[in-house]
Amino acid sequence: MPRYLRLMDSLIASGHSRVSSSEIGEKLGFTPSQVRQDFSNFGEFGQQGYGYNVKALREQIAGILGTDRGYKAVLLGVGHIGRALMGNFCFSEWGFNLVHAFDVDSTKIGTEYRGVAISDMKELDSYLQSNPVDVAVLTVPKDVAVEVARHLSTCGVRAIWNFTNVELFEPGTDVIVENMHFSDSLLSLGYFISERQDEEEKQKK
Amino acid sequence: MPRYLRLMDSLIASGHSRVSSSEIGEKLGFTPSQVRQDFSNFGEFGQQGYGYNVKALREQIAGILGTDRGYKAVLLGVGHIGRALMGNFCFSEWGFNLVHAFDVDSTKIGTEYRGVAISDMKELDSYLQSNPVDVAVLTVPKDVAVEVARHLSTCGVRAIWNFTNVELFEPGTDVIVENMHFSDSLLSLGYFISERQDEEEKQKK
DNA sequence: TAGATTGTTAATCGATTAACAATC
DNA sequence: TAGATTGTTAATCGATTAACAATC
Repeated sequence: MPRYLRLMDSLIASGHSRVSSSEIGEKLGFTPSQVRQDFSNFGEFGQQGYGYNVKALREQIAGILGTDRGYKAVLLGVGHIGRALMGNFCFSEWGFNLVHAFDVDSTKIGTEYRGVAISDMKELDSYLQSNPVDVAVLTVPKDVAVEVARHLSTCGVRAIWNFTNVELFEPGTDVIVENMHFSDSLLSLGYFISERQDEEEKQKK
Repeated sequence: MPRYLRLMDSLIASGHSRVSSSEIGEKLGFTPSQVRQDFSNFGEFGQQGYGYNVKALREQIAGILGTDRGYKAVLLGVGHIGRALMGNFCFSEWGFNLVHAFDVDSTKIGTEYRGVAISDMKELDSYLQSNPVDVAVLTVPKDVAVEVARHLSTCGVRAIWNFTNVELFEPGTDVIVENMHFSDSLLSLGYFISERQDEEEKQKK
């Protein structure tokens, strides 16, 4: 679904107003059938003989994905990745609102970065009590990841967006964990490369 | 598979030497059947009545994922995310070797960061000709992403690790693209939260 | 030997694809 | 009306799960 949204945005940018399931499928590597079925799960967005209206479809998808929900988020750990997110990632575009950041480094505490205030990690609890948030963005160092995550799960946070490359908990906990494991992605990449290599060698024979 | 690898590492760290498919499944949210089938695709790593030897299994998985392949990589765009990767991400741990970085900013060109030299983006072509690499890590700003990626696909790069949150090409190109789309992940997170909310409201009734 | 747990085969389930009537 | 393309139903495929014989 997010990929559809991104495609619609790029189609809008390039001035297309109309698109068929076959065109979408071709761009994204799906079959036309799959595209139509994906959409028809949520309603009837197209028109026979015409296709889909790009702008209307974009709004439908955005609605399904809930890009207007305004969930609140705090960020824990203003290191490289933390700053990368604070600086270059547009939370609001995706329905989130980054309201505060926390760190343990005294040179960062009390400052703000790109309009987001940075407080002492020690104040996290009291902050969350008066300002409940939905999501914690976990960009702390690897070695404190589990500890901080455990703590978070007792603070009423609904979900953790995990950038630490650490496997967080056994399932069963009621906190949602969404992982951004760079290493997983890179390993897949390596796997694809070696697969491709194998194919090429076969073809030579 | 990467998740199995991470789990093995954490089991080794906590001193476990033996593990059963049920234990693995429980930790990772799979059924024991699935775990056994995943492994048996690649060989027989376990022993009836005993389970799996954690260290041996770790090495098998590492071998399957190819964490020792030593693929070469260059990084394009030494911004926040670029530096986050150069500084905190251990490429070598996952079988990759980050050999060089490129940027357009003259204050960065000629310097190095965490032992990786940064050159002018203009020199990319000539560099690649004398030093062929397997992977390009794409951490450039959104608006030049497509352009740079197009260019890369003509330079003999096998794969692109894409951090730009932009949909790169139509399938059919022979360059492998592995996406690290932060927004996709965050949208999924939002979707899970709202799903959870719906469930909770149903239970109230 | 008895208990445990694998590897594998068979059964189930869901997701993808193909086909086609509906209709713009 | 003819052509195009949807939404949906049926067929196919693959992946997950369950079951169980093999065996440590």
